[in-house]
Amino acid sequence: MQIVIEHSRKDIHNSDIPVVCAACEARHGGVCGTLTPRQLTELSRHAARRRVEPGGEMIGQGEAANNYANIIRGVVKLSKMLSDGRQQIVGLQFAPDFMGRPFMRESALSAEAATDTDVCAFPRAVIERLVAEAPGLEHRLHQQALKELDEARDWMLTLGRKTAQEKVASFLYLIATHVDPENGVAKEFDLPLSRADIADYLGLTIETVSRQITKLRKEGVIRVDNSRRVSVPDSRRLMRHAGIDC
Amino acid sequence: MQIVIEHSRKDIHNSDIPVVCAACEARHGGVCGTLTPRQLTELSRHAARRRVEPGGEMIGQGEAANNYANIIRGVVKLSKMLSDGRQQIVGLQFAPDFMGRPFMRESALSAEAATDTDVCAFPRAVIERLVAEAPGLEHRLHQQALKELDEARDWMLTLGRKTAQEKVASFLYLIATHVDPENGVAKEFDLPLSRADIADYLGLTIETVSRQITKLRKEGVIRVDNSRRVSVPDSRRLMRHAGIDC
DNA sequence: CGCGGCTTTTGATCTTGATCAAATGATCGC
DNA sequence: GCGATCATTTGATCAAGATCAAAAGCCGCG
Repeated sequence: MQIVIEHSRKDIHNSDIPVVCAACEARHGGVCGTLTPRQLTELSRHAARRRVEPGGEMIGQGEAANNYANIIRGVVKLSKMLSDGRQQIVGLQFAPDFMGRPFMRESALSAEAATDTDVCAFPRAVIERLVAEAPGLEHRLHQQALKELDEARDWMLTLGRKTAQEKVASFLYLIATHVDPENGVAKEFDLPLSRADIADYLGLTIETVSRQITKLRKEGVIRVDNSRRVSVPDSRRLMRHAGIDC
Repeated sequence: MQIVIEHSRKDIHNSDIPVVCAACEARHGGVCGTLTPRQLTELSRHAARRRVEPGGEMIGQGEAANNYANIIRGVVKLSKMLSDGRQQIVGLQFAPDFMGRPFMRESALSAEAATDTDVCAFPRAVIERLVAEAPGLEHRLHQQALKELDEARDWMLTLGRKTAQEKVASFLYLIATHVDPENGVAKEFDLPLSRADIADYLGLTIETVSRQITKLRKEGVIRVDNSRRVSVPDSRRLMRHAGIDC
């Protein structure tokens, strides 16, 4: 009994938590939040911080996925490719999302950094061992899978039924709501994706994306400082252009 | 100790399993497979078989989702709608899939029977109670969520980057591989969806779907006996038309 | 500064799939 | 079996977005 109390006190004072973790931005948001100090130590012993440059491939389609990771900073594109090179981005992961595929040996997607990205990576065996002993961890992973499923289905509606204009507005709205998720819709932000990436996310061509951005700018829905920096004076108006009822 | 042995013997002989469950086609495939006889009894006391006709709405977009269900027979469409009526089917569920959204009070989708469908429905409170006590159950639900996520992402590639021809071929291939999942690709089958539904699944119009089916028929990739019944002499050829490398 | 290699924008034209319209085919009640 | 109704196919035209082409910006670097 005394040991239990001792443990919980240590948890509160963080004295048992590995130094790297105590300072980690994803400490509470990622998978780590549900772990005990003991488990966190176990995980951190096999974990490694890595920095990835924009365009850096983290895992290729069809490759063995032996690593899992928490995104500490940056945006990662998940994409699928047809044999003739046509590409579709099927998901964007923002910090502090967890990346990786529990209980599956090979990836059907490729993951590539869109921006400068920091991840905390660890081998699949470790996370699977922890899942077996920590009941809350699988719940956390399950919740993230459901969140990603919702996002994927929202995007299917965008891909299948929206016009080019609505698609581009939907993308801008998505970014505005994700750059700083705590603070609602950002008024001004940098696009983490190039025009080519945006096109691959929206199922359009670069030219169409560019034209629609120009159109939104001319209509005063957005302001474009340079090709990456965008401001949104009225997020409601952007939503309406995105076909989102508000 | 004796009690445990007694229980496992009863399980083997099914004597503790509710009559409805013992005869249930989804007994092993759905959520039920991981439950103990005791839990199965608990679940079945609150469960009700329901038959739903094609077009019957099971849960509307934005409604409270107070029921969960196993699909015993049939195909269910999950769809999303824009405020102006444009619709996108974002998933098809085949028996013995589990339907419902753990830990979320309201549905962002509507679920509607595509064919004659039998479900075994039970209140959300019961399943959530069982999840808390049966560790294997959440794992099963997690696996299904990941499977649906994979399917959603595959379909995003189809929606965003494939031609109308490839989309229709992809749909036919999907159905061929799902009508009788045990036996690989079916050579002949009934389409569970109308042309309008297929269009809503593929992000196309009814007319385009019809024209592409006609085209595939004229090219000898498929045979069409009546509008619902299709045969596929060479599944590899269908795959190639679907843009799937094989 | 000015050059070479990028990404992005803009322009002209073409193609795919949408739209509008009508004919054909299936199904059901009577 | 016979209309009525609904689903599907087929046809003619249109338009959104793709494609092809070139110009304009935007660096980093000598």
